[in-house]
Formats: sequence, structure tokens, C-alpha cells
Amino acid sequence: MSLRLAVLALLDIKPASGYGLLRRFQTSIGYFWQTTHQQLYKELHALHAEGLIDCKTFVQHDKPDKKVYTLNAAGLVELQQLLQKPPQLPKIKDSFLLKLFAGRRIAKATLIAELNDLEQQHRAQLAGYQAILDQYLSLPPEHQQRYLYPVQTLKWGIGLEQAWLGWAAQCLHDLAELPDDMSAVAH
Amino acid sequence: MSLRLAVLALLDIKPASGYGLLRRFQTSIGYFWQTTHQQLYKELHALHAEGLIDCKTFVQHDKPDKKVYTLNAAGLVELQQLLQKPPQLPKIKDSFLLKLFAGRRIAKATLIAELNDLEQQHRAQLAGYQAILDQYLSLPPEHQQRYLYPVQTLKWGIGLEQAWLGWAAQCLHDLAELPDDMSAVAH
DNA sequence: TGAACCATGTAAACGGTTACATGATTTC
DNA sequence: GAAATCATGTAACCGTTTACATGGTTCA
Repeated sequence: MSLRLAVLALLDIKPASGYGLLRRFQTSIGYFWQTTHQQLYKELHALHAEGLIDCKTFVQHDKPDKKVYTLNAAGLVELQQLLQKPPQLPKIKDSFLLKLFAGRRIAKATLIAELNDLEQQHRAQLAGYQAILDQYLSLPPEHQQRYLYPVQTLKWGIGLEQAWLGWAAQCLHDLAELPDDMSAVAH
Repeated sequence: MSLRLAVLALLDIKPASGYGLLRRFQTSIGYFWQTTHQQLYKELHALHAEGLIDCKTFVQHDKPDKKVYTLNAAGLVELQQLLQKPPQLPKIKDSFLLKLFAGRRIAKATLIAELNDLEQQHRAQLAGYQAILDQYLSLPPEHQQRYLYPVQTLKWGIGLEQAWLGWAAQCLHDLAELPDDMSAVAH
């Protein structure tokens, strides 16, 4: 049901095609809600069949045609109903932490290399989020109004990445002091 | 495949029953990997059928009988093979952030109440993790050895909770300055 | 008396991923 | 010539959640 909430919330800000929505998922809420085009098209079909969003097809010459979906009055009611539901605790699935948890069964060098690699990715993510925040802060106040709430979630993402990077530095420091590869050592 | 990794990693530290494993999921890796007893029993049956874990039934008088599973040599090989897989980026699904993202469609007081409520839960989580860390730090060094890697993931959880609480304080401050309920206001 | 804990399972339904399918335009 | 971007979809499979199912013990 939360994919539905995500789609309605994004369309509530502005209309979009399935493909355009997918990019907005990736760039604006991807750090706390992911989806794929397969899921998205299915949900858009369902929402349209239920009369919660309107659809207009735009014929393009140089690109494939696109269907632009718009939230209608019924969709807004649905959105507000979904927002009444009590909040649930977040679900995190991090297989890298699982690997680290079982770290004594892997070569230490492998873990360190993977940590360094992830560190680069998180650094890039943080830079990306900060660029979006800067872009927001450069908007005129009347445009900022519309994004007052979304920007709070962006700040959450920034805080998360900063915490991750701080932890990774400490973790690499701790690992440097640990004994080497124990993967072949009996316990 | 990662539930399998999680189960093998936990059994690699010490044997457990399905029910006991479930509690260890909740207390030791629950903040980055969740499961239910239904999933767990199914996976344990599969692992046993594949000969990766051994099973002994213990008859108890005051409590129901329990099946204690132990990682065997084949299971350790399987664990090490799963650990060779390249790390994947974590998957986070946080429906509260979705609600906050669409915050202009909810009464501000509701959001603030939910944030305060979550803050209490995160504070309790942090206290719980810190208690486990303190318990670890009080172990003799030879026992600490076994948990050197798991404790890194615990520190990750602590960092995450601290970042969350810091963000929530800032968010509540920001929300206090925002205009009131816009849920009924046209845009 | 009711809730929580101990302990194990099955089955249906739902949500999400991977594979398959097409095809033009743009950029390296 | 290969890869990325734009743009939409179907279908099979797998992972996860919810509901059903049982039953004794302990604690408030």
C-alpha cells in the first residue's frame, strides 16, 4: 500500500509519466523508498482503473509517446486517507552489514576494499543530496513553500549519509587493528 | 539468498532453535535484517534438507520440545561462498518518511505527535544497543574476539540512531516554524 | 482472567525482482 | 560500434506478510 502512497505523493506535487516518475523516485525519495518500472507501471494502471489519476497521451516525434498522469480529486482523497494510517517502523535490509557481521569468515582485505568502495558511493550520494538542497535553497521563497516537507526528508538522507561516513572511517580504523584473515581458522 | 546468509552467520556463532534464532534476529541484527518465524522455520527446513545444518530435538517437560540447529562443515562452506558475493546497496523502506514527504496534506499536529512518538522509540533502541555494547565491553578479551565483527554492525546501529535523533530534533524545530495544517487548502 | 512467553508449523495472498520484449535517438 | 536515455509493457518467479493452527507455563 505504501508504493501507492509514494506515487500519489509525487503526483500531488506535479504530474508525470511512468518513466518520469521513476526518475523522480530515484532522485527524490530513492533513499527511503525504491521501486522499479515494472511495479510502477502496474500501480499506475491500477490507480487509473480506480479513477484516482487522470491520463493524457502525448505524441512525440523524436521520442516514444508518453502518458502523463495527473492526480485528481478522488486521488487526493485517497492520498489523505492513506496518510491517516499510523506510522510503521522502517524496514532496512543491508546485506553488506550481514557480510561484516560474519566478517571473521572473509579475508580482511576483501572487507576493507568493499568498505572503501561503498564509502565512495556514499560520498557521491551525499554530494548529490547536498546539491539538491543547495538548489532548493536558491529557489524563491514562494517556490520553497511547496517543498517544505520534502526537504525535511532530504535532510534525513544527508544526516544518514554523514553518519554512515563517520561510522565507516571508525570501522576502517578498528579493522586495521584486528588480526588478519580467520576464514580458514577453526574456532 | 540473504536470509540464508543471516541464518548461517548466526548459527556460525552458536547453535540455536528456530525460536531462539528469532530472538537473536530481533536483538542482534534486527536493525539491518528482519524476519518472521514463518520465514525462519521454512529456511531452517530447507537448510536441513540440503544437509547444511544438523538438528537435534530436545525434549522439555515444562516447555514445548525444541529443535536445536548446528552449522556443519558443509554449512560453513556455503556460508563462505555466500560471503564471496559482491555487496549490494541497502534497501530501505520507510513509510513514515513518505508521510513526512507528503506532510502538507496532514494536520501538522499529527505529524509532530508521530515524530515525538518515534523519537521515544528510537531513544529506547539506542539505549538498548548501548546496553549491548557495554555488555560486550565488559567481556574478557578472549570472548570479545568472537564478536569483533558483529560489534562493528552494532556501532553502525548506534550511529544510525544518534543521527536519527539529531535529525528529529532539527525537524521538530523546523516544523514549529512552518504554517499550520494545509490539508484542506488548494494549491 | 488475560497477556506474554515458549515452541512449532501450514497456506494463501501480496509485494518485489528478474527475465523477456520492442525500438528510436543521442552520446562516447 | 556500444552504451545510455527515452518510453512502455507482460509474465514467471521468489520473498515477505498475514491469517490460521495448537497448547502448556508464568506473571500481574
